Amino acid sequence: MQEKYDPKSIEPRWQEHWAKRDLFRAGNRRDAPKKYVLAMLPYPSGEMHMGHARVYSITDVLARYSRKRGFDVFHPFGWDSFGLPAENAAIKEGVHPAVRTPKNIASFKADVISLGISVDWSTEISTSDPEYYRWNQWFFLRMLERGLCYRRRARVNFCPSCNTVLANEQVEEGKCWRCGSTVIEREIPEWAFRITAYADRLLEGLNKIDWPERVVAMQRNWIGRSDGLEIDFAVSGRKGKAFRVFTTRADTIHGATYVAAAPDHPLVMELAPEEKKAEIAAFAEKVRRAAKEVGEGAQAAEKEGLDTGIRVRNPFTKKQIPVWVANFVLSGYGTGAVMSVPAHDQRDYEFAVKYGLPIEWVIRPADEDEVTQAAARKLAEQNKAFTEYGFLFDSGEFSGMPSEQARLAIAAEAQRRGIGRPAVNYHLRDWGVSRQRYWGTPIPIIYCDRCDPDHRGIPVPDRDLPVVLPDIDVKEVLTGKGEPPLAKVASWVNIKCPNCGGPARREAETMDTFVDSSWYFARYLDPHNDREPFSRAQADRFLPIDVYVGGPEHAVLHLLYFRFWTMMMEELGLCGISEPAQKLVTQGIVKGRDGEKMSKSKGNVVPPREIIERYGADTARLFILFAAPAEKDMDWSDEQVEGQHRFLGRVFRLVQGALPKVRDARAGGPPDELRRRTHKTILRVTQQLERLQFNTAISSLMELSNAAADYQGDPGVLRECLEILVQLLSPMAPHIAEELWEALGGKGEFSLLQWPQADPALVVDDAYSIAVQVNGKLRGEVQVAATAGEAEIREIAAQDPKVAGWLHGKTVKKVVVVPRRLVNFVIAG
RNA sequence: GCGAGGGUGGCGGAACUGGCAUACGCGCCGGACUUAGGAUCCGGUGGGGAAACCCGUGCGGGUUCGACUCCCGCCUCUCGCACCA
Repeated sequence: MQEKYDPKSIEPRWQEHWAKRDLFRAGNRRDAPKKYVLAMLPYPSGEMHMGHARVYSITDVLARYSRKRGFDVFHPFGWDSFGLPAENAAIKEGVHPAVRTPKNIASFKADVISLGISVDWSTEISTSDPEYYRWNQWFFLRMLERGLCYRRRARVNFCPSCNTVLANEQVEEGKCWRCGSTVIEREIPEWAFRITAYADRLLEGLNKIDWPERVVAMQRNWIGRSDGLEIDFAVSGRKGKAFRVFTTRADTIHGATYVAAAPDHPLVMELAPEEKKAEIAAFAEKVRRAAKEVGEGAQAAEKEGLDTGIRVRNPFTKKQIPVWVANFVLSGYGTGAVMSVPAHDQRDYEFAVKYGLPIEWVIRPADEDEVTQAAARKLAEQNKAFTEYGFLFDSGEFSGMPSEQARLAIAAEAQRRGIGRPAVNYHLRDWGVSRQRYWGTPIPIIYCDRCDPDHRGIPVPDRDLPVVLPDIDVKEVLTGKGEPPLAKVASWVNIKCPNCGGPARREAETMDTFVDSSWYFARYLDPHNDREPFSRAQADRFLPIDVYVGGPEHAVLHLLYFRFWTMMMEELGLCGISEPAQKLVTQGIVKGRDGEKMSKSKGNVVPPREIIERYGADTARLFILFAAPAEKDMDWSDEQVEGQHRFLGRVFRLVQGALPKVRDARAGGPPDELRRRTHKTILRVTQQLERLQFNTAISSLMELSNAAADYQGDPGVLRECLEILVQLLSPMAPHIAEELWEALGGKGEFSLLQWPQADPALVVDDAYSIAVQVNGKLRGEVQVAATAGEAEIREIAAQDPKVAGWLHGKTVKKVVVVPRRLVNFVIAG
């Protein structure tokens, strides 16, 4: 054993040992239950940052702990190696992504290894490898066959700086999620996945998985299912024409005093009086421009609108009401038109007030007695709509009904009259996957003018997969401007049509890289399979992921696509699960010394490399795990890092100092206090690791180590304590644990050695110290035998001199005895 | 506005299903060893008070023998969504 704790020599030694023996390969324990622990796929930047270190520290503790608990643990690793950063770097520096990426991977991988993460590297994958992305193409074709993938002309979000289309989810407050440029709108054809077909399944699945409430709520919100009624408002004087609106509040229909349509609603221009058309067109243009500026989804400006001159009839009141166009009505949601009920919708209310449109009150709160327009108008004095459910009035035959009931009754009536039908809307949109970039999966489609004149797209036959990215001259092709880069590679784009043999062109666009990360977790199971994405047998053995760890920033992007993809794979018969990850852990962000999120732009990053270099991987891991609970944000603290390093130093010296005494001792001995504490610590740490409470697990180990340092008794007891301490520490600080285990002369392959078990006889005490309260205030503490009954405990407590003083001369009204906890005397006065 | 999660010493944070608030670590104070110590070890450390004691988990109420924990009403912070009809 070394004299001094020197992680620099200890850590590489054990890392080599693990690699040489291939100890972390999954599948070696076929008869054991499996455990699939996974960290989210990283983009391979050249250096691992603290956020990564945090994720991997967490998954590694779980992996190492589970291995010792006898599980067949699968803890794979890979690279999200396609994507914009590599391509942008290529544009800037002229280095081909295919050249740079492997270097970055090698460097990042070295960091992961130096952190001591116990990965099964035999299944490592890179998404930019044709061996991987050919299956993206395969999935694309399968979805095409099933109508889950289709070509659409869509108004899309376009980032002028990245020169690419963005998915809805990639637009944040009108800005590109990646570069922050203002997103503009463009209409171009694109390929899309019909994720909306799975909206309800995605919603229902949320009930069966153990994910943070926050993420579940975000997904629910994002899917945004809304149940309502579509109803037609017939256009006056134009037989057969009607504005169809969507509403969730059919009960308020008698209060609908106008219809508001999106400015680009097709019926508006068709039906508006000639003299209005120019004005309407101008308004629509203005709204479109404003939308671009503010960005879709951002806080809208003042509500604005314009009377179109069109008149429709409220199907229930039969009154003639105007149709307005309004900037707050979205053409992409519902029917693109709404019935406006200013009395009972805040938005409609504001609009009505601004433009002097009538406000008809038809719902009153349950507790109001008078069923009059005047009484309800009191609400108007508060200057807001009454948007809650209540009771109907001035609503014909429906008056008096509660809202819930009226909704259904009015819907039924509308249906009977053939002017309405139940409808469901979702906020969720289909997933546009076309990207005008080079560094991604080529879309396996061919366009042929002769046999496919409409350019609907001819699928590349399976036998021709993969469609491999052509090698390119970076400077010529990756200019960051103009048409998609692949379109410039004539030798690649121009091919023969697989149908007619005539001249044809390949689809020059590539897939969104979120495709790559949607199913990688399954490819890990069978990464070199060239007949199918992965084998069913492997899927049945290892899926789903038991614990999935990553940042909460992926709550609606990756984590929704990945669930969708799994459902699709289940339908294809590739796996028997519909949810990819049973448990999700979203770890908090790591803040820098300044309390701000670590980021290059703020210049406050502390690279893990630096910490590992200076203190070793074990210290880095321990600090990361100790500083805060896994799900919470954590603050960087140089002092705390030192503290963890000191702790490891103390443990090292503890074992070193004890060695002469314990070397020849046999673990065990009398059931003294240290021995009991040791066994209780096994229970505690085990429970804490099961609950992912790494910070308290470490503090329990500190307590045990402190107790061991003070111990002067039996060498066998001390030996057992040290062995167990080292075992319990090993998932968190594996290198020093190996080293100390070796020093103690421990036998066996340590990282596969069984987790210690507490001796039940040693975890129950024969005497307890319990608190004594008088009227709920702590007044003393007494020792009580474990066998003592309530009466005896009460007696002992009352005799405690301090307590006796408080009880003297008082009447004890009541005594509460909580075994093992406390005694409370309730006295009068 | 809607949704989720927080508010406990100087700091990070403990406290299982209501039962000794502040475990563990950091920092700070004092001491030991030392030429020296930013190494290591020992002791102390919520506030007030000489003490007995009193007060203390964002604020105000409530339930209870007993509340950081449960209930009601607020304040405040962080994150996400936000004209979704």
